[in-house]
Amino acid sequence: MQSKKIYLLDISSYIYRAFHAIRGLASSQGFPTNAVYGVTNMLLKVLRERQPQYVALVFDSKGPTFRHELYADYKSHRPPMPEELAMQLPYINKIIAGFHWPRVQAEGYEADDLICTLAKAAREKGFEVEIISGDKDLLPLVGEGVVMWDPMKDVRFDVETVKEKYGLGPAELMEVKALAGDPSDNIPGVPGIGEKTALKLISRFHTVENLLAHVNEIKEKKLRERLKEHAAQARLSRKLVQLKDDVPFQADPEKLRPGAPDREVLRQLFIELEFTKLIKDLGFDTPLAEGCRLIQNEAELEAVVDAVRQTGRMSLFFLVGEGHPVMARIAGLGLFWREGEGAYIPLDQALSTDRIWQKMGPLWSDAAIKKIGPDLKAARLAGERFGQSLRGDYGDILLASYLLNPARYDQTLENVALHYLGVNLPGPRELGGRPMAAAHLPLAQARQFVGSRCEAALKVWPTLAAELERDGLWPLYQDLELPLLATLARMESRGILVDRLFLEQFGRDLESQMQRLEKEIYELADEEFLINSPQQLGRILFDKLGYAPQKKTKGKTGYSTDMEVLQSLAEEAPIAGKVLEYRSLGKLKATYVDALLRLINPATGRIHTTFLQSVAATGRLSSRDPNLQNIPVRGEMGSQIRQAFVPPPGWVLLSADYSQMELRLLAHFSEDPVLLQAFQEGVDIHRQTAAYVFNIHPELVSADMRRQAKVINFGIIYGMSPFGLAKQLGIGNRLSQEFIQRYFTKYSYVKAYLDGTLEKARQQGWVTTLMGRRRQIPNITSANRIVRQEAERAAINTPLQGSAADIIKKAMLDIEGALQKEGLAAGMLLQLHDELLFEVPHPELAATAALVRRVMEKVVLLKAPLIVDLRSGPNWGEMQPMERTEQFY
DNA sequence: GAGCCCGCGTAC
DNA sequence: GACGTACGCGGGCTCG
Repeated sequence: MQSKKIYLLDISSYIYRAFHAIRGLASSQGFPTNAVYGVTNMLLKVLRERQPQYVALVFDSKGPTFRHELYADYKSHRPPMPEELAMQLPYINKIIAGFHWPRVQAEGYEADDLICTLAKAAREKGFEVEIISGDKDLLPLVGEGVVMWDPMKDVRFDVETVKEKYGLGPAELMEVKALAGDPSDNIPGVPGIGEKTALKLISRFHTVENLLAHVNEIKEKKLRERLKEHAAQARLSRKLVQLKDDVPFQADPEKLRPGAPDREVLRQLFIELEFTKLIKDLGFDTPLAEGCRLIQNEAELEAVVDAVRQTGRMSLFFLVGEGHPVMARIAGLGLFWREGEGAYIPLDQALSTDRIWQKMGPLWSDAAIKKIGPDLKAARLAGERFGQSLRGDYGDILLASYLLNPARYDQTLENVALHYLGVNLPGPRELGGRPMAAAHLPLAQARQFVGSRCEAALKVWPTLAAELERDGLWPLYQDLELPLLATLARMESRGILVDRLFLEQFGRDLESQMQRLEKEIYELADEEFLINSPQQLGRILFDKLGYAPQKKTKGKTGYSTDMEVLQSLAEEAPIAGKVLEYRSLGKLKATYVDALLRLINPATGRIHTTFLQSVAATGRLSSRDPNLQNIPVRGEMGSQIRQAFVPPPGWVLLSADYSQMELRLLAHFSEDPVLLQAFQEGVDIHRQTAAYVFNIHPELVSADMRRQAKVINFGIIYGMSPFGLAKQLGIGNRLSQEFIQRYFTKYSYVKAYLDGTLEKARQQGWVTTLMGRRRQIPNITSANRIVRQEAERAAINTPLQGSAADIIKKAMLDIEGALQKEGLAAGMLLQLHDELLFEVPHPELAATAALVRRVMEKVVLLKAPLIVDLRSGPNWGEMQPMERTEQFY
């Protein structure tokens, strides 16, 4: 039978080690958590890898020890515990309490002595002993049946490995320490004898006492004299390092049995300390979805409807297959009405969808029933597939979490549940399916997948709502983002019409041009290779053809072959120009022709993008599958792609874009009189900036000067450095610095505003936008300059980019309202950050254009007026400016 | 073969 | 290291 094993854990030293080993870890509120984290991690590792049946967490004495009585200066050089560590001790104690492992401590003794005593007692009772420590001072205890393990470094010592490493038996290490002394414990040792000499002496004489008895056998005179002179000190040191194996305390190893860790206590602590990774690693069994019924007949469905009516609220989540909800297969619907009670309703299986919606429909449209979900835009769109419109107050989990802290993590229900509830949501993989393929899970697993999400959403909503309220974000949520959710759903659902035949023909044109270029490139390279592989292209250009590499790629893995490099190479290397052209055509075809064609709704010829409302850290929207916010606009080829986006017959496209919105916001926030005046007078802002930095009359500004000034104006918004500006303009550092200085001399309020923004960010840890949107900038105080400067640029840019986002979002709502009121049929199609695209019945163009401009320009009142430029046309690639026909102010 | 990262390129 | 915010492609690596 295997003998019993006891683990003696040197916890006090680990608290210090963890504190020093992990730097900079803190909660989002700035509370240091490095030591707690390290200790917790270590305990978990012991639990995982040893699953101890007997264990003791051994602590140092709180007060002085017997060694202080022997030697007053013992450990006297130790500084007091750092404040940042002391404040973590209560949490460490809570964590330890949560583990339910026995603690051992004795007044007047160090952990080392207790471990020594316990080890001896345990051996006598037939235990195997494993000391868990990283402290060399405990190595002397290693021996028959006693090993030592350091889980942090994962190093294990038995007698053999100690001998291998030190050339001495474990017990002799204590003698070495006594001779050599130890500054950290303030053990004096013998002056002039260091570890090397001590090792030599002990390997010959084995103990300090024996060495002193035979001191005359030492040949070196100096050493001999030293030993004689300091014999008393050597003996004292020997006493100090001696570990006590007879500490008088109740040390019955049989009683040191761990209890089961309290998962709920640990979970709550981990949530509070934001140890999301540990929660994840633990794989806590999710206490969710257990009360999720599988609905397979009408009676069950009726019971669900009744239950929801009783609580007046439901969380909901559709299991949707691949593709946009307007087209995708919808496998089922989950809902929860209270914690522990919910249902999963498979669609079109035992119950027909008709039957289901006959019963469910009234709940759906009942405005008195609160609707909660991770993504209510998706839920709305899915419901519409069955002719249902989702009414009632919305609690959108991801939107709320996004408003609270847009850049903390990817806004997924998984992350929110982990952060706020400390639970892991099972993914398709955990449920035995293929990753990303939840919609194909068998019923029982689909029930768990959907049910856990519904229950998590229902549980977490009250917390999110309270935090929105606490942070003053409720109006932004309620009056801007939630109504916008509905607007975006309508835009997505409407889709944008695409001229499939045109796009297909363009794809064939691109294909043939690429084939021609490909041949020419292969000839110049004298071999065939993958032009799209930067690696292979680098090899051809720089190794084979011998052109000079200009820069390495970021990861230093190879030569850079980006546009900048190829462009500068193009003069001497004809192949570079052709590669550039090939790449640009390839990009166009793969990303904007082939991908677009794949996403056309075959039933309608329209493309339905998904607008993401909780991704961009500044408050912007983003667009996906396809991304319709980065369709090319520059260049002949780019405009061809846009020509494929068309209105239906009898309609036209109308675009409305804000002119210089971010610069106007800069003027508004900074109240810079020069900038404000420019906008109030409607002058060309880039021309004006050029006149200032080049110090000439505005009418003498050349096209190139204006171009450079434009780069400067944008650079300010992005927080660009003089270096960046120099690089961008292809000028020297000194000159770029001079430009910036002249800029700030003229626009002096701008400088003050930017400095003020940074200062505020440092003070409060976040920046805000016009409508109170908030972005935390935790790295603004980072000690790492690179990291800090990146944070500073985000802090500069976010109020401008984010306020622009606020404004256009509100404009979208107002326009929808105004169109409705005026009885105009125009449909909003796309939002492109500072631009909106509509399809408009041709006869209504003038009225719609006037309305759109009026609403957009007066959506907020800024100190610099908002100006909207309108264009219309028969497709997105051939839009003509529309003259301004009315004055609204 | 799936999933992920890199290098690159498109938009505002 | 040096310009903010996104999405997505092809190549190529890792992992199973």
